[in-house]
Amino acid sequence: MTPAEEIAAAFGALLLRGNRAHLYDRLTEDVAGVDSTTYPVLSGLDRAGSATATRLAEIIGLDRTVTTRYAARLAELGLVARTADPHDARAVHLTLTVQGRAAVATMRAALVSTLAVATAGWPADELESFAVSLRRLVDALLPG
Amino acid sequence: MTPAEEIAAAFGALLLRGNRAHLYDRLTEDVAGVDSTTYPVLSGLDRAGSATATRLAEIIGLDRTVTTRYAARLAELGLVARTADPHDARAVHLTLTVQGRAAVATMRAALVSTLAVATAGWPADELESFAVSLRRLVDALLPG
DNA sequence: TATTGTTATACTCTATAACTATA
DNA sequence: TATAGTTATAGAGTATAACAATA
Repeated sequence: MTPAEEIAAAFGALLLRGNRAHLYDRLTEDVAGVDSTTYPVLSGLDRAGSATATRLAEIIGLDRTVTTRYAARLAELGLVARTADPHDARAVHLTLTVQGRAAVATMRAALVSTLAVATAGWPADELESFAVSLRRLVDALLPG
Repeated sequence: MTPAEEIAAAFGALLLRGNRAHLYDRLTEDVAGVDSTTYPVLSGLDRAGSATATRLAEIIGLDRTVTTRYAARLAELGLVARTADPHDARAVHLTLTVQGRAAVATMRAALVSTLAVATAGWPADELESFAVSLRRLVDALLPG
């Protein structure tokens, strides 16, 4: 088995619907009201800082209309704030509230801790070079 | 950014719906009738060799009923063969046809080639140790 | 005329419930 | 009574179409 074949098999397993759902469940189980569908909205908003629904939709690869609906759901939960654009009355800026930032932090920590457990016992230099390689591969693999 | 955080960010990007769909599209675009929903059935059958719908459903993490329907679709395409169990008249064994095996080979090759392109220029030893680490991480991360 | 946000609607994927045949 | 397969039905997630307001 060549390295590329080995990587292909691992990615194949990772992309299986059930496994993906399982990872997302572990990620979001500690934050009420957030699930695998709304998590990307929070996470994207955290990275973008602030964005309109249209812009955010591009970032997370979802349709505008879906992003609007999920953002509304998160606003009801108090995790996302909506503010008007002073220069463009059509636009609405979405931002994380303090609660929203805390929720993202909680979920990120859950994922990081899961990964830390899974890599416990790895030599530090192996872990570090793996992380760098993975980032490089994902960047090369994904559009944008 | 710690290695675990770096890995978390890369996995987060990989699991985004749009990116996952994009990878599956590249994988299946060369085989008519197969898409991101039926691919796991073919791939799972290729690994299992032969399996009943119930057993295959467990392997790929889908419901029995869905697996039955997708297998029926693939049987219509001539990619999957259905044979009766001589010892149990209730059971139906699913197997890949020659065409089915060819389809799996085509799709696997597409993924492997995508990965090979993305890792072109990597030192051979780095690539190899990355592949080993990734397999180890995915095994530790996923149930089963 | 084009764009932002939104709502109405329809389609796809998946699971639950219910049925038949066999064990 | 339990299990394999299947079909009918319902729910969740997402996209397309259509609308109002603003640019």
